[in-house]
Amino acid sequence: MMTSLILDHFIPYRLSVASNAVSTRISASYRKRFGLKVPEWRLIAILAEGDEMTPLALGNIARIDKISVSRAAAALITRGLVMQRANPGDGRSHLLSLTTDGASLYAEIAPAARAMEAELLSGFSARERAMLDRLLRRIAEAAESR
Amino acid sequence: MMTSLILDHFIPYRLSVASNAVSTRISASYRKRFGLKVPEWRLIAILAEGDEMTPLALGNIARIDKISVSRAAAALITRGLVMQRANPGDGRSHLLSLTTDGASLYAEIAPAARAMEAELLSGFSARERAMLDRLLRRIAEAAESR
DNA sequence: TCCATATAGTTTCATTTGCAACTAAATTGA
DNA sequence: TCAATTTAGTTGCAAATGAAACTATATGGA
Repeated sequence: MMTSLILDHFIPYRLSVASNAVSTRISASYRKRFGLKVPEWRLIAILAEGDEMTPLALGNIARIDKISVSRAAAALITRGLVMQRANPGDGRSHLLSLTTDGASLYAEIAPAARAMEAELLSGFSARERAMLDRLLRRIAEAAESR
Repeated sequence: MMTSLILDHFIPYRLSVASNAVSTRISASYRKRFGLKVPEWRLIAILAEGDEMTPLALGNIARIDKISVSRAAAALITRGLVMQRANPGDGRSHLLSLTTDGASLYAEIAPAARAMEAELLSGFSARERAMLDRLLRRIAEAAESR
């Protein structure tokens, strides 16, 4: 196919195209199979492996703004996948954690997510995967600084 | 900062974080300095270097769906940056091209875009840039196939 | 102490986006 | 040739997103 000379090697463009393609594919799968949106899946993944935590902490780790955290958490609580209790240290916030339902959903999704990633990266060597991971990390850092 | 063990090396997540960070930064700049949204900027870039073309062709090159192409083109026409004429080969579509105003805007934006990219990638060697470009291309291709 | 300011989280509202329906023209094939 | 189907592009409507205002609590001086 014809391409744009200028855009073609423009990294922000390449990044956007790659991210959209991957995200379209994967988020459709989360959605169809588990009824989860991406931010919801991220919260579950983080809560699954860690302790209970506040929406703020969750947002910092998941790189999701507080509005989206609030909405995702509300949806998960409604579905009975997440629960909250008062935060003894700060009356403005609360502590979120997975319910047993949430934990078992996670036990289902995690392998599916890994399988999707494996399929996506099937043509990549271990070195290439590690390289991609590192480069993405560095460019995100560069974009976030300043 | 603390991170999620599971998400942390999950490529779709890394990709999304990197793309969002870069896109937030760059699109804010397009917007503030030139009043352009990302799809508008892409159309201008493609039209600037090529011939007049249909919305369909433009969308294929820019990787933008036809609805967004339609809206972006309408906005650019309203601003007098793009013009259209009937497509002699197909009465359903039309041919889009830059006006002189559009071309001079492009002449301003292009160096700014290159400068932003250069700044973003200032910590990367030529090899690393090329590698990132290639890996992103391959992963997008993998995600789009099937 | 208590007022001013800052922070956590939610809600409201405006904008953006995306799907589905629509119009109009082109193509296919009986 | 002309009806049925497909394709290009636009529009209307509904869902998603983001900014700003708002509530409630916490913090940091005078």
